[in-house]
Amino acid sequence: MSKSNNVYKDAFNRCLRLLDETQSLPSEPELGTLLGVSRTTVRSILSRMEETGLIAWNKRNKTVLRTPRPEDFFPEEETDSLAEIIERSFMRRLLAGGAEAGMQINELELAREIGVGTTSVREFLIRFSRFGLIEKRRNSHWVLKGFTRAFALELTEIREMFELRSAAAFAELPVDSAVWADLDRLEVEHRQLASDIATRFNEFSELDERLHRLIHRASHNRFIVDFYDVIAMIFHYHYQWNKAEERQRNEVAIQEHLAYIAALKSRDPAKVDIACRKHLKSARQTLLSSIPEGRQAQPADGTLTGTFARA
Amino acid sequence: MSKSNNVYKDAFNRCLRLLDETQSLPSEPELGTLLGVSRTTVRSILSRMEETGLIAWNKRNKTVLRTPRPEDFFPEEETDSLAEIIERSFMRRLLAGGAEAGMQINELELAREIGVGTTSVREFLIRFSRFGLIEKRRNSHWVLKGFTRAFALELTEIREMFELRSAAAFAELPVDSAVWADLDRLEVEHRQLASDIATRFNEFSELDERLHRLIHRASHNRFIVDFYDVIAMIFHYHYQWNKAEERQRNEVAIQEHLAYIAALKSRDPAKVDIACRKHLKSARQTLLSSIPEGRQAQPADGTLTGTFARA
DNA sequence: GTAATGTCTTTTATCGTGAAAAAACATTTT
DNA sequence: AAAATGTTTTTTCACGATAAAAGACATTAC
Repeated sequence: MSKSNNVYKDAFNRCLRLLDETQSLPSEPELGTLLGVSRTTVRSILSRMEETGLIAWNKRNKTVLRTPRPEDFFPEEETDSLAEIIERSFMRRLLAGGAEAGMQINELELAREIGVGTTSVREFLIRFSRFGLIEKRRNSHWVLKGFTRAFALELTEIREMFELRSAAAFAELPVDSAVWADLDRLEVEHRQLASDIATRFNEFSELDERLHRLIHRASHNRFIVDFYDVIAMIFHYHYQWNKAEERQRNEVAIQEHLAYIAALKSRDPAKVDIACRKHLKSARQTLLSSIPEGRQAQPADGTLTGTFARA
Repeated sequence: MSKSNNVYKDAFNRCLRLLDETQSLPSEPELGTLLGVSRTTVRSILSRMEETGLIAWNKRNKTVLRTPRPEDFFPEEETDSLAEIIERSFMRRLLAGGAEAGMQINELELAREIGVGTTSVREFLIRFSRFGLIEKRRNSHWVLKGFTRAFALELTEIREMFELRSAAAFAELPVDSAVWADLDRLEVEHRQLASDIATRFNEFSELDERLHRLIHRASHNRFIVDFYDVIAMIFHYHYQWNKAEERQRNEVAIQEHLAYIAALKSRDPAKVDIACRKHLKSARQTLLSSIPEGRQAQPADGTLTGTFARA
C-alpha cells in the first residue's frame, strides 16, 4: 500500500478552515509555509479545491467561490500519521491492563493487529524506547518494563532535578528577554482558565505543557529540553487514564502555577525554588496516586491480544 | 541480500577460541548460553566445525580433533553487525571534518555510500538521534547539529549532575552490597594499569567506562544509567579522534580515579563530592580542549562525499 | 523424568520497490 | 529582477518478501 497521503489530507482540512476568512488565497510558497508543507502538496490541495468548486484557480488568482461544507473535509481519522496511529494503539494496549513488566513484545503481531507493516512498528519501538518503558534484547524481542511505581519515581527524580535548574536559570534571564512576555501571556491565560474552571478544566494539560516547556528552554540544554518529551508523553496518557477528580486537581495545579509564575517574575532564587518544589511535589503525588502498587487490571472486554506475551 | 549471518560468524570465531582450552564441547544449550546465541546458531557452528575437521560430532559427543588454525576463523570484518558498520561509517564522516552544524543528512545517499538498504540507515538515525547530535525535520531530512563546544558543554552539564548524585547514592550503599567488591576489583585493575602505564595506556578507556557505569548504576534510575550511553559514545569516538598527549591524560585520570575510589570507600559524602567534582572537571577540560571553537577541518583526502550537504 | 538432541515454526533483520511528498530546476508573470 | 507558476527529479515513507536467527515442540538418551 506504500504511503498514505495523510499529510495532504491534513493540510487540505486546515486549508479549508482558511477559506472562511479570506476571499482569495495567497501564493503557493506562502501557503506552503502557512500549512507547513511543500509546494507539491499545496498544489494538490489547490487542484482538489478547484475540482470540488471551492475556488477558481488561474495561476496567481485563487478566488474563493463558496464556504466549505462538512462533507468537503477529509475524515479526521485519515489525517493521522502512521506513527500517531501506532503510538495510540500501543499505548491503549499498555494502559488497558494485562501488560505486566517482563512481558515480551512481538513486532510482527503488533504490526498485524494494527494493520501496518513491520518496518513502521520497528521504527516506532526504537523511537519509543527512549521513554524507558521498553528495552530491546539483541537479535530478539522487546521486553516491556512496565508503567510501574518505580518508573514514575525515576521519571520524577530527573524531572525535579531538571526543572529546579531550569527555573533557576529562568529567573536569571535578563529583563529584556522575550521570555518575560511569554510568561505574562501564560499568566493571563492561567487566570482566564481559573475563572472558567468549571467548564474548561480539561484545557489545563495543554497550558501545563506550554509553561513547563518555556521554563525548561531557559536551561539552554538540549538534553533537558528533550527530556520534557518523556514527561509530556507520560502526562498526555496519564490525563486520559486518570480522570478521577480531574477538575479539582487542575484547579490546585493552576494556583500552584500562578504562584510559580509570580516567583519567577520576582526573580528571587529562593522564592523560585520554593514555588517550583511545591508544584513538583504535588505533580509527583498526582502521578503516583494513579499508579497503585499492584496494578494488574484485566481488560474490560476481550481486547487483550497477544501483543504482550508472558515471558 | 536480506540478512547477513554475522551473528553466526562472530559466535563461530568465539567458539574456536574455546577449542584451545578443552577436549570436548559442552551440550548445545550450554554452548548457547556461553556464546549468547540460540541453539539454532550453535548447531550451525557445530556443523561447520565437523565439516572442517575441527571436531567429531555425534549427538552428545563433541570431541576436539585439532587446534584451530588462523584460516579457520572468519574474517573480522564479516563479524560486525550492520548497525556497527553504519555507526562507524557515519561517525567517520562526522569527525572527518567538513560536517558543519546545520547541514542536511541524506538517508538515501548515506545508504548508497555505505552499501546498505535505506531501512537500516533510517533505523540507525532514529537510534542515534537520542545522542542529541542530529534532529529530524518532519516529513523531510535530518539536520546535523554538530559536534560543537555547545554540545560538549550541555553534555557535561548533565553528566556532572547525574554523576554527583550517583556517587552520593553509591557512598550510601550498605556495606554488604556487592558493589564494594566490584569497586575493589576496579581499584586493583587501576593500580595494575598505573604501573604498566607506559605500554598499556590505551587500555584506560575501557576501565574508565566500567568505573563510571558502576557508579551510575547506584542511582537506580534508568534515565541516569541510560544517559551514560551518550557519554560512552562520545568518549569512545573522542578517544579515537584526540590522540594528543593521550598517555599523559590517562595517567592523570587514573590517579583521579584512584582518589575517587578511595573517597567512595571512605563513604564520606563530603570527600566523595570533592573527588567526583575534581575528576569531572578535568574530564570536561579534556573533552573541551579537543573541540577548538572554530573547527571546520577539511578532509585530508577526497573522501568528502555528499552525505552532509549544505542547507 | 530430566536434559539432551532432532525437527519444525515463528520472529527478526534487511532489502528492493513504489507512491507520497519534498526539493530542484525551468519558465513565466508582474 | 524578484517572485510567482509550471515541470522534473530526488528523497522520504511504508510495504511485502526472504534469509538468518530465535524459539517451540517432539523425540531420544541417560
